Amino acid sequence: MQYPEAKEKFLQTWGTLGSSWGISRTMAQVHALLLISPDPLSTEEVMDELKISRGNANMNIRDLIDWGLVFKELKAGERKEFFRAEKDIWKVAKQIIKERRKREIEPLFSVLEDIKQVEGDKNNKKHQELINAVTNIEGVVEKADFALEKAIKLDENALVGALFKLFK
Amino acid sequence: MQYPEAKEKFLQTWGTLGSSWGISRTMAQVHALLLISPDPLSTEEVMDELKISRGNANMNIRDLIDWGLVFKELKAGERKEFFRAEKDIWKVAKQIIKERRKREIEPLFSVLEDIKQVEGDKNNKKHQELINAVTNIEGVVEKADFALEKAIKLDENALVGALFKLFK
DNA sequence: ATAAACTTTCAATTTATTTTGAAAATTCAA
DNA sequence: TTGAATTTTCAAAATAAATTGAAAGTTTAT
Repeated sequence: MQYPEAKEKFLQTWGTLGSSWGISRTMAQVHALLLISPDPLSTEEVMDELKISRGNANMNIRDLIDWGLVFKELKAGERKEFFRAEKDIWKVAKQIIKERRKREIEPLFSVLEDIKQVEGDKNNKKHQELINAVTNIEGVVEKADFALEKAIKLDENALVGALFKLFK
Repeated sequence: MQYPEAKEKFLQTWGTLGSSWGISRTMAQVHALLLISPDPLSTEEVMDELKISRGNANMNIRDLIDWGLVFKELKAGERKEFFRAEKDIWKVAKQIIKERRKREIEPLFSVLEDIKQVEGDKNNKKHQELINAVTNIEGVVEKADFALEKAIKLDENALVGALFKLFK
């Protein structure tokens, strides 16, 4: 396999992975492209490489910036903006965890707390089962949240080392 | 808030959460419905509750069974099938992790290994950056995979207890 | 064997999501 | 200022994903 095919395969794979985790295929591909670019790319270069429109490229780059995975780069003497991705994959993973925690876990909790306030007959089986489910979910999410919060505070190798000792 | 509204909110919330994690909204809602049902439900009951067609209900129930989250239940004297969901949310979480590991991590590895075999000039910056990205991803995924594998072998409380000691 | 009860399949349709491209807005050098 | 370069927006179009419903398939009681 030569470089162009390998690159294509990588863009494909990252795009597919993204979409099975609720991230749009194109956004994941823009990210993949920046991940393997030695130098920052302009919007035009992203458009050309991925054969996407200007609007699409712009929106996905902005979203990646909002996710904290891509950064704007200034280039001396150039008017246009360039973009580079964080290349340290552990940092990327931590950042994604951090963002998803913020975007999803907090709102989820608030809705679940809300649902638990359901009024009515506490002895009704349906009520009980609903409250039971919501309470259980809160418990698991709370613990997962705790674990992830700790995990992102540790270095990659320290984390794995600690886990290894723990589970040996 | 009365029961019907609380239930609706729960189905909504679980559906939305699912779709932001790459699981179809309806599949997540069928799961949510079974999670809060004191008794197993038939396909008809699922259709009625969620206002979906027979084909849709059938397919999503099958998928949930494939994911190991829902089970077929036989009811004495009844011809039709009933379905119940695993109610222990920690077991649900473990099962989802187990399935995603199997469905995604293994195939991902095999593609990444493939890409690393790219032929050509090892000193070319683009080659290097591609191989670097792929190698780094493999490293992080390998470690996450290890951690998850261990995590699903432990009891919920044991896991959190151990983590707590570890990070105190 | 028959037929009613029930489940599965899948082409056609509907709905949701993504993408485009051109206009509007912004930035900046002269 | 002006206007060229660049970025952003967003309604319309294209594409992808989910859904329907009816026909085909299967199971089971008689």
